[in-house]
Amino acid sequence: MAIPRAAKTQRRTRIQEEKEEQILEAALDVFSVSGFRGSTIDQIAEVAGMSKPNLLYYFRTKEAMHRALIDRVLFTWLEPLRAFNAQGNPESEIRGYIRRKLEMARDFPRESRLFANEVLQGAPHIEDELKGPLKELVDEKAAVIRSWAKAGKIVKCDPYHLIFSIWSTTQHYADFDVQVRAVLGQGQSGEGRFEDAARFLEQLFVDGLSVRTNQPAS
Amino acid sequence: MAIPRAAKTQRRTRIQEEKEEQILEAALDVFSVSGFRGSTIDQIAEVAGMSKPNLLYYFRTKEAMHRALIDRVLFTWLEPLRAFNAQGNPESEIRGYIRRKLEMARDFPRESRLFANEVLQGAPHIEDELKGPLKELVDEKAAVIRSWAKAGKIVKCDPYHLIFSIWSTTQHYADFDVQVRAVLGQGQSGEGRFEDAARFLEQLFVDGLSVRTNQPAS
DNA sequence: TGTAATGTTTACCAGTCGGTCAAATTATCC
DNA sequence: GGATAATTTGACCGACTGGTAAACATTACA
Repeated sequence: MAIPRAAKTQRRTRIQEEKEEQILEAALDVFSVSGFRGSTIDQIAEVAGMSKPNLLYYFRTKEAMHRALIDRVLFTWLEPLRAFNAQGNPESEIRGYIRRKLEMARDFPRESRLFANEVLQGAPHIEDELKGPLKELVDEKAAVIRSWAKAGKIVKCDPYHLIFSIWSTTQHYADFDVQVRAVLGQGQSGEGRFEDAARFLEQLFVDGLSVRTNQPAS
Repeated sequence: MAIPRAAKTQRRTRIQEEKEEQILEAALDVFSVSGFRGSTIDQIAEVAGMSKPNLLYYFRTKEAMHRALIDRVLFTWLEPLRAFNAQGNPESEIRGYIRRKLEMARDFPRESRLFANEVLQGAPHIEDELKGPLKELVDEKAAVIRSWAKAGKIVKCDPYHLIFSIWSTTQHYADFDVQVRAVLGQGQSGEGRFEDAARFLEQLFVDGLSVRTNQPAS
């Protein structure tokens, strides 16, 4: 008599590790394009190269798959913001944060779109994460930015909207990739485009936030 | 014998005008939240307060509804960029563009999300619009911005990425509204939040783009 | 007011959806 | 190698999907 579900076993077998990996990889492919409602288990099963009941052997429901995916991706996704260092130099910290976020948009566009789809559709599955861990992390980093502004190291500005603007400008290149490509044309794609975006954004934020020498902060 | 479909008639009746309006309004509600694949005709019919076959009397297919909606919304959506004036003063033009885009994000969030959903999912229904009218308009305005930079009126920067960054930062407040609200907390919503965002973005872009007096452009 | 055109609804269809079941197959371990 | 647990599959289910047919109701207009 088989144990009802893989999840019930104490130790995960090699096969379980492999298949769950395989499934989540396929699920990321599908969910990131079509969102939760727009995706079907059949699609994911086909991408994963296994039958639907087999897939449902590892994840009981579509929701369970989606949740496992979100949980796995969320931690990594917040890494750049977590790396934001209060002791560091404001200009290089902001520059570094932009670059790391931009690299993630380039290297993990599916992860970005997964969240974008979810938030766009009202975040029905990740509301708790947004109001909990995410908000706490942002609050913490916002305090850092505010202290920099108070100390005259950067111009006075709303730290929350600063963070929003860095999120939106960088993730734009993952989430709206089709549009960006349509507007820029075939000409330059890939690395060239990435460097242009990085140069522009660093210029925008560094110049836009530095204290102007002809209008001293003090 | 009834004429097959309303679309076939030469003159639109009063009822047609009203019902089509009613349907597109409901369709905007639904499509903007769930995207094309994730939305169902039944949902739209319920929101519109009419039976599914009645709805299908005015729009033959789900696709037709979606297309009609996109066509109607696209023109309005590009209005702020079209208003961008080559003869105007660079600073006030950019400031005005940001404010208009932000107003649209506030007043027409559903329209913003409709496009966001569509582009995010690979723009399967609006690829032509992106590569055609949109690209042309952006090319035109990019040329204006480039001429300003050449004339030393603003700092030298990539005009395309400038436009992308204004799009992303402003539309963020419509598309990622749930996240913005979760992070900012209940405290200030509505008008206060809007003014904070406007102040921050105008500061960011105006200071970030102005030619620094201690590093003259010439 | 009559009648033809327009508008609305009920009942229905075939295909797809998320998910179950039991039987068959494969891996594991003594 | 055999018993036992883990894995995989085909057949299937009821609910929902986009869309149709045809009868019925309403409107516009001569």
